[in-house]
Amino acid sequence: MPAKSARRFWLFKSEPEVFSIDDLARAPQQTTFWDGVRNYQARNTLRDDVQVGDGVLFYHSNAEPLAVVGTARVVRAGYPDHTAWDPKSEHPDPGSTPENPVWYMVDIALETRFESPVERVTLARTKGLEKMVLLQRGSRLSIQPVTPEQWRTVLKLAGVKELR
DNA sequence: GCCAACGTTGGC
DNA sequence: GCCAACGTTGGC
Repeated sequence: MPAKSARRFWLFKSEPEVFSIDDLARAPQQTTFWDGVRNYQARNTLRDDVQVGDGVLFYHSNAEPLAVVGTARVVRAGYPDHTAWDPKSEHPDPGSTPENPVWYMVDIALETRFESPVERVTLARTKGLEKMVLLQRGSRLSIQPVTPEQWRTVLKLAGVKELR
């Protein structure tokens, strides 16, 4: 039996025009499946690394302002993204089937919606966040690892008390 | 297996 | 709207 692994932290990007933190707040049980990831590196993270209980920074990309707008908690670990074999979905992929799923997703539940979003420009000038994947030049990864220190720093910037 | 062309992401 | 960075595709 493997030892219970420590809680990990992630950053999920979403374009608010497509799915915003307000959409998550309005969803049943404030929970959603995180579908539509069509990048292999991000897929591997969702399939292999993201575990129930992990913390998620919810980031608005292609938006004004660019910002971390809240946190969510993983409530279901990686499982096949069934929207891939739905031709009517936003991200169909005929290469993925129920028998041989290619793409994966997780379920997340809203934890905290920041009263004031932590803007990207703030992150960029905050000491200790230099190594954030988000801030690396050319970074396009939509599912990114966040260190415990980075997690704490962002929550502090948001004025949120430490979450368990 | 290489790599040029092309498409997408996403900040600016 | 621009375009740099990156991922994918497909000819060879």
